[in-house]
Amino acid sequence: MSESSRQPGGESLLFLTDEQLRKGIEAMFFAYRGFTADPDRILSEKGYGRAHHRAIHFINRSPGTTVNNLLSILGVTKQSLNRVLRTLIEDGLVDSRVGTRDKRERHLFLTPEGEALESELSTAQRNRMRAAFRQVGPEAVVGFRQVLEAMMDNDMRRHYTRLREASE
Amino acid sequence: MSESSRQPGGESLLFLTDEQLRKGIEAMFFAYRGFTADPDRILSEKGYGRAHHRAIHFINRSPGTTVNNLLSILGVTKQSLNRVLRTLIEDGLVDSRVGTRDKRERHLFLTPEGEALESELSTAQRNRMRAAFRQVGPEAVVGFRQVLEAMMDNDMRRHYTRLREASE
DNA sequence: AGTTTATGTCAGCCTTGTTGACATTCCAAG
DNA sequence: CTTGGAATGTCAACAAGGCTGACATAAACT
Repeated sequence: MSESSRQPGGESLLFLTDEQLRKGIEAMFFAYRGFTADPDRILSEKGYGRAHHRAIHFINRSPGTTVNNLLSILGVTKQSLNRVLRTLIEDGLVDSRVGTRDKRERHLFLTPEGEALESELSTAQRNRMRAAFRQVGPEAVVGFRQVLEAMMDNDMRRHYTRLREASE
Repeated sequence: MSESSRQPGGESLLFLTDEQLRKGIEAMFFAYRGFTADPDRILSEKGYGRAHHRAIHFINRSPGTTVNNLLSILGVTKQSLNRVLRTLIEDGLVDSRVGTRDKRERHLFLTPEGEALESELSTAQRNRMRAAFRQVGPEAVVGFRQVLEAMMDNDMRRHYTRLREASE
């Protein structure tokens, strides 16, 4: 049937069997649940959702970013993002400033309150990530990052790499 | 501030800096988008969503499983799962049989049509996973699985391990 | 002046999560 | 044996957050 189910010589490519691939798929599913569990708990207490978290995260990561840039990172419609941004601005977590060079653009920043929430969410998520990283060691972490990067769509990898370089 | 931002000696634990952890977080975010992109496309053409995919995947993985067992794997409310199951049953993709031992239970199976959709979705997802795995090699894949497994909640890791063992 | 770009907003729809109420079935204590 | 509670699953209604489409405004570009 599928290419990898025809076992070759026997010694190599065993990690490409359908069964190994299925395990990879399930690992992604269950791990992503854990990955979002802590922030989700914090957010729901404050009446926010995962969408607010994503906005806050990437505004923190690229302060002064425009709405359009955020849209292409998040991959949602402007209507959907706008709903989230509006509540964050109304609640005083995000500051939206009209661009100086181009006055059509809005540049987004976290207020001190926004930074506080970002820090709370980010700390929870980093704690879990740190525990996992520490448990498995640096080489596993390299492999982890390599596989994830290879799994991204090209557009997303561009954003990922850009964010990565900006902070190195 | 956080533990890992105090750089230690210099040679070790560099993979535990806040910056490294943030990169791990963003890698998860962007990779998960890619991970679900192909099935999402297929599903939306047929009027289904990610919830249907999850149900189909785990029914295929454990034929005859009960609604309750599926609930604990998926981590949603039974009402939410029920809506998805109802449409799958109505559309003839899933077969629900009243339990013989305990008539309160419903045992779930994929029909041939359900298996066909499962195969289509699963093939698309495995293709991406296979391309990523092949690109980075077996050692990276081991690291990938180790990190993901360490990131799961205990309950979820139980399910993950159980599924893994059942198929080995 | 006319067009394109960036953004915001309104209206309405869909999926998928939630809670509450209820029916059925099983089992165990009286 | 019966009765009450626990387990299982269904139906109804609501909320969050995706989506599309239409439209408004202001600024920039040609």
